[in-house]
Amino acid sequence: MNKNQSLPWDHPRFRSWIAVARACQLMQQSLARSLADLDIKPPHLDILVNLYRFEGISQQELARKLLVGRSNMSMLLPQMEKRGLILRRDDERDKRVLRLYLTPEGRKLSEEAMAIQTGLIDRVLSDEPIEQCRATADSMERIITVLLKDLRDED
Amino acid sequence: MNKNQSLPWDHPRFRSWIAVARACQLMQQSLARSLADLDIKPPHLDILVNLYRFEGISQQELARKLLVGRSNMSMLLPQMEKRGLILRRDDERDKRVLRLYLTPEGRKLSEEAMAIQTGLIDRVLSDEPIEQCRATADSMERIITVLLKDLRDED
DNA sequence: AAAAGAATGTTCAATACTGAACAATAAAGT
DNA sequence: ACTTTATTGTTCAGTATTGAACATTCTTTT
Repeated sequence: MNKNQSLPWDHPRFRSWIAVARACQLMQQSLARSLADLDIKPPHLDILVNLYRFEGISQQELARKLLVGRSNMSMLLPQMEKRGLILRRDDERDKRVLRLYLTPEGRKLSEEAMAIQTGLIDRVLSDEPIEQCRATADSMERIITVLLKDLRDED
Repeated sequence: MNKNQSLPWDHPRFRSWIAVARACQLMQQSLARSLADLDIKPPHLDILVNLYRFEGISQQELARKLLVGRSNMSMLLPQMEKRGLILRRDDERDKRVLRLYLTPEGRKLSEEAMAIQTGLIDRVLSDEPIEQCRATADSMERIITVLLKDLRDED
């Protein structure tokens, strides 16, 4: 196809994205190590953070926010419930849905975990100018919009 | 801990990183769908790209580049070898290591897969100014450096 | 040389995630 | 009212990924 023309690594957007992906992967691994102290993993943190912010959310909504399958939530949430971190209560109006809440213990753990995460992010991004962070965030949010639109169009 | 002080979402670097992570996750999913036509998944693409670029690399080196465990390579590579995409040949000087090469078919598939990936990246990032991409890449590369240094310090 | 230590690749059990099939419930169409 | 269609959560089989234990080979130390 192409032997000496347009190899990906000469392509600025490609190089850029590869760096993004690599940084993400490393950050995820680093986060996983840091969270080990609290005996949770990144997926649990994601759940906790979202319940912290959106109390009473349903499993379905949570799965959508986290970009994972419903079945995933069906595996993780009962675990966390047994551990006393969250509560799943039937919705009165719609008997299909389970609404999710943090227990006091879950809330406390959330705060500790978020402190760890923000600590890590702060440390790793400390050399990046705030303006650059903001610009990157804007950029990423536009990209997210495009990709989410793609997702919807496929159904 | 903190009820009304310094919630993560008020924190610019935190917001920025969350957006990065989310964009990555979506991009990964989108890439996975696009690659389905070629009957490969993102991990296979990562392998192919690295063999394309660094012919004769060892499994260990490959695993390090991809930030995965050696055992992962031990699972995936024999699969790809059976499929006729790669070759694993004993190193003459060091009988422990296996050196990896693309077959012609693997090379062809690599090029097709890279075309798909660059196409996706191009399409999704098309609205981002090239300068922004460059700045983000620089930023991410600095972050990668920090995180890799962390990794080494832990051993 | 011999022994101790380190590196490479493999295996295996444990864990995670997914999509498809399913049961229960709700909403829409007739 | 009745049937059809959609939605929610669960289960399950298939696949992925990991880390630890292991065998082999190389390197360093003694």
